Amino acid sequence: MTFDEFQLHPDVFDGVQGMGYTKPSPIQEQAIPAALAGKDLIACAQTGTGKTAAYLLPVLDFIAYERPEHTTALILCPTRELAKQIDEQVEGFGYHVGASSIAIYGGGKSDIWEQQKRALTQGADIIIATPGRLIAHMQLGYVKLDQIDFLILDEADKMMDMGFAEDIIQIVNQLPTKRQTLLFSATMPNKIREFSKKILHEPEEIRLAVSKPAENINQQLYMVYDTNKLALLEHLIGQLEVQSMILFTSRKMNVGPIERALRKKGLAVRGITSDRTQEEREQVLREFKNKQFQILVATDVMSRGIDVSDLSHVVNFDLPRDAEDYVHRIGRTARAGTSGMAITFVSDHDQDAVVKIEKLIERELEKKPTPEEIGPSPEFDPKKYRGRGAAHGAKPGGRGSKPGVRNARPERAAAPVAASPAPAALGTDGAAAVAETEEQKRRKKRRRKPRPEGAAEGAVATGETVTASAETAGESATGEAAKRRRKRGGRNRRGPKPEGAPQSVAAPAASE
DNA sequence: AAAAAAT
Repeated sequence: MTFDEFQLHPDVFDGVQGMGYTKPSPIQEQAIPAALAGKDLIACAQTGTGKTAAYLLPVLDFIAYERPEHTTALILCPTRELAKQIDEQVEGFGYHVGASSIAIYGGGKSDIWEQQKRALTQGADIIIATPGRLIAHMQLGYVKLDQIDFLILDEADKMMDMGFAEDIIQIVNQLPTKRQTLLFSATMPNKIREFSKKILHEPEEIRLAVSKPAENINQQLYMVYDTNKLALLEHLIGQLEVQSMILFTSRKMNVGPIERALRKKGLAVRGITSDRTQEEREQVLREFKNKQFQILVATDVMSRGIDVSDLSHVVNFDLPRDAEDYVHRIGRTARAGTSGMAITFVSDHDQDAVVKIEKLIERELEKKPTPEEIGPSPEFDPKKYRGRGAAHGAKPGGRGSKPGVRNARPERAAAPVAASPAPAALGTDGAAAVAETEEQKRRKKRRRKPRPEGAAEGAVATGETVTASAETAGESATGEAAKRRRKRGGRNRRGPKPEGAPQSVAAPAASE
């Protein structure tokens, strides 16, 4: 399959080509036609599957044809860096459409707030936001979302985990019920299912074989005591040809010490956690993407969605809390068909997590012992070490009930280990229901809209391929695709966008 | 048992 089979607006197609995309990914193959047909969508898809383009292209297609003067799409996502990255993707794919976008997220200085306020007041075709900051702006009254055509929830499960359900409902209640909603989630637990019933209308469900990391990731597990992790890490870095590495740790407090220890060894390393200033976060990520340093030490703030090209290695300094996050973390490498290596440290106390991961990815992973020159190795024996990872919360023998383990720990340079108290996340339920049957009526009402002149001209460039492929697919140029378009035909059209339409206002491009 | 997200 090729992109021209979607019969996207020529300006959108140009954007696809400009971004170097040639072949639609599985999620794109399924989601794009459904979204173009005006359907709500609930899609199971991880990052790294081309998910962003899967929802951006239909939105851009809509903008290219309809040229609405109001904001067309609201995209909600869990982390600030992801919002920024999606905004950059809009710039790329939407370049020829001239679509404007704003990224709205917290953490910046007060001038950022003012900048966001100005941009929101002026309006943009697409708003990409983390929920908290958007609500803060919405409460001040200048955010105009009452006419949006698309609501997109990216990483919906992650947002639920982060307690955003109430925030999202609060936002959704300000949106028109006449809209198309696309929900993307890496997992589909009941929580998401229930939630989706509230905000989606007769969604088409798209399921891909998720939870399986790419085959071209070389996954390695090392059995290692906490106290030996740093030594093993340095040993491995010495052996491997590390071009670019992300090292994940589950605790913010580990980041600094690991960073310093590696720097002491002469490595080019920087750290990132939510505790750092937003300026620093963005600078670090930009420099890492630009290969200005070799190793990024990060918490799970980096585990989802962040796209770094040519990342050769991912190290899990400790196991993530949720098995899903393992897949997300290692999915940072081997992107876009390249290969990569994922090394995971397994200590004596977190072996249950390995079992969960293996169940999830339906594959057993080889466990390598700590090399002798580093120190003694824990054995892999999850029955023996069944520990606090156990789901039921009850610790069978109470604390310190792991015979032999503590004493078996060698005394080596201490690896950074720390615990910090965490506030409990808010439970969320009982939120207002939203859309209903009007949605259906509206879709039938939508009329077909003739192509704007610019589109016809633009079509010249790609016309041949479009027609050719349509024929191959056994449909004429006015066939299926046109029917789809008729269904989602135009409303609220007010002629072409003025020349000075705002171009991505708030976010300076990361890769210049 | 953590992290993230509005201030």
